Amino acid sequence: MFKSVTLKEVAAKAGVSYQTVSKVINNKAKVSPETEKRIWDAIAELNYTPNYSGRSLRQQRSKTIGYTWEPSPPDQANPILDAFLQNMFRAAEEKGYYLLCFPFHADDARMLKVYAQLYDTGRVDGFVISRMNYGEPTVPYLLGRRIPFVGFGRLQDDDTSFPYVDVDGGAGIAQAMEHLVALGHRKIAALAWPSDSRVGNNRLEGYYRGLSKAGILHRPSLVVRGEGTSDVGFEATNYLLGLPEEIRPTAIVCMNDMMAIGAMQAIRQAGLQVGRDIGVTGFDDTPTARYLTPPLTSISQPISEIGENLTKRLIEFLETGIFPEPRCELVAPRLEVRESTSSYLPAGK
Amino acid sequence: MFKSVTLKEVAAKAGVSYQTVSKVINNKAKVSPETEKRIWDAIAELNYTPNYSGRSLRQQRSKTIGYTWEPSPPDQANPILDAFLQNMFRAAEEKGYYLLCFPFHADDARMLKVYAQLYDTGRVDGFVISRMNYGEPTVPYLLGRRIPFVGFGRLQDDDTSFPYVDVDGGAGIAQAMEHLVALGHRKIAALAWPSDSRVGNNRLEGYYRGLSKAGILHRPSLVVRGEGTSDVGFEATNYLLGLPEEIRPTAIVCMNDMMAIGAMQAIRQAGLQVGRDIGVTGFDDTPTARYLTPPLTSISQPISEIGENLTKRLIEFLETGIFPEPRCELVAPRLEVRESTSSYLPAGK
DNA sequence: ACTCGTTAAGCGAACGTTCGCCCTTGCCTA
DNA sequence: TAGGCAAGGGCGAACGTTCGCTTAACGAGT
Repeated sequence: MFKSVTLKEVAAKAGVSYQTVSKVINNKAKVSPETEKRIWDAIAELNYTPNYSGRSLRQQRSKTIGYTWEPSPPDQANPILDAFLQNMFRAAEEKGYYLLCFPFHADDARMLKVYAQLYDTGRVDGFVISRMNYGEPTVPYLLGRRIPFVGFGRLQDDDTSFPYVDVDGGAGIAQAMEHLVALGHRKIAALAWPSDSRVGNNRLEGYYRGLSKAGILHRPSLVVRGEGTSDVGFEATNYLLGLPEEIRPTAIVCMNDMMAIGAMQAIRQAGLQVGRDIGVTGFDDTPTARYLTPPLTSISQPISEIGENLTKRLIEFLETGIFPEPRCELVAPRLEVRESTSSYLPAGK
Repeated sequence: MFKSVTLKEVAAKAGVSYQTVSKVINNKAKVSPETEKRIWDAIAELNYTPNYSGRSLRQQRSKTIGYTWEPSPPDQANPILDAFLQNMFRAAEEKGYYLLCFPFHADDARMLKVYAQLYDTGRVDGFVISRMNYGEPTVPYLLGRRIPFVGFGRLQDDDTSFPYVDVDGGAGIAQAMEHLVALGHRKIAALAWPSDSRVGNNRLEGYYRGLSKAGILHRPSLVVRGEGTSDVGFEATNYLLGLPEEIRPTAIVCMNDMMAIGAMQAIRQAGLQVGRDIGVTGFDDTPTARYLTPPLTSISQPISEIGENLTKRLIEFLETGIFPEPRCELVAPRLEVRESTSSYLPAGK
């Protein structure tokens, strides 16, 4: 910070007191039109910009929102990060807010300390948090300290203890199931996540819902659980392909695209053709999905709207003290149908 | 901001003046060990955290770095964003700095206004900029206003007018060329970017260097230019495959992974096998690359080191007023060899 | 002619720091 | 014994705002 025009200089030029200039800027002023014009002219001429620290010291608010997220492993891009961030700070800027990004720490205690630090020093007015595991300590901590925040995701299906926006993963998978059933599939397997994943369970629930809606009875051997990686997808699919023919699945619903990628590899290696012989669906609609061979049917989340929505709600709260209704919102994802399912030839043999 | 413990409260508890507390915290103090202990105890007991606005108002610095970037199109993930950001704010935090992210605007004038605003209000002390097109107005603007910044990338090959770190794209492509030549390729094509792309030209230069090093003479028809999309890659490859056999390429070097993906599709559609019949290389080593069929040989950039490096250099400047040498740094990318080249069978017929 | 209300603008204070200078005390040295 | 110096700590001021209260001037109503 080299130069810096202050209120006083503007005031001197306009021939008024500096407090009056302040009033004009925040239009809380009863000022004659002529003086007001003089002041605005002086502001323009000197190219005055209100000092952020001064302002925020006086107002006791930083007009800044904090956000951190868990870094994705090097072999896996975060498919939503860019859009999510962009939409958050775009929405924030409209209200004069900005987004402060800070490091993620795997150690919970350390992470909480960072949250506390950022808030207690007054660097941020509130947070957006997107990490929602079962034992996640951040939510109760912020809640307990009455630190404002909104969540991308929830901790329990029927959670109402804090404001959030979440994707209805179950509804997404249910859509995929409906699609598969319509194509004629009856033996549908699921590649699921470990049962300690809330998001995973939520999505899997859509699988069960899809089965019962189609009147298909559930076979436990058709649900395989594991980490959401392509390796797990690969192994699990090999297992499924080795099942006796009468229960061997003709379609595999995966809880994310990575598993679907692994599944596709396994199917191909078994000499079968993805899509035509066995349908595969993913979840996330990673940009990669459409470039796979064949292009992968997947479920895409309305990230942009969520980012904007969350930000606006948080700011609304910061300014007024009340969260706009509904406090908790569930948005539906959309099924993107591609060749990995659409090219199915039932009873191919 | 609800509660807020101040210096004065700490001072009252420790029985000293509040300025003394400040001195102890910034350890500029000549204080007896006992008083110092009393002060630290009081700080711990009250859980005091220095107020950010007060501090930054007094010191006239925000300890904040600004960063914006061009959003990537929805069908394309930004492969480096996550790692780049993470490493930037991790490095920043170590020095007590944070990263402020703000919206990108395609309109240059508007974008510059945002830069100016952020700096003039004192919200940030400096910037990291990563958008480096030929006509890029940001660099000269910041330079002219003497606003501190570092660049990820440069505007000209021999640029020294501002501090930056850049990837030596030419060296990367040259590595790929060497690899292909070693496999026995002699007819090597390049899918290049429009000639108004500095980054593209820099990379392409590595292609020419590779050719001449191997003593292969350059055929203009083997260099096809276009946007770095898979569609362009697809079309361009179809054209290449239609060339008369004596000049038809046995390997295609692409300036990014997207083009390589398109190239692979075209090759496959032509009934040829990627890797065995025609080698393909990409650039960026997107996480996708290893999951393609076959896995794509690509060039990976050391993003983490760059993010950390840039941040440290900028902060160093902000604190001392001098940029650490060397002001401009070029880092070499690394070739990741995968099946899209390694399975080549020369003279397959 | 006196009060009253309105309009236009000024003034002091406060937000929480840090900075530089000054004061006091005690001790050492010439 | 006067002078000096170092250690330990206090004090006023300033950074740039905004907030709430006061003041001055003026016209209208009784």
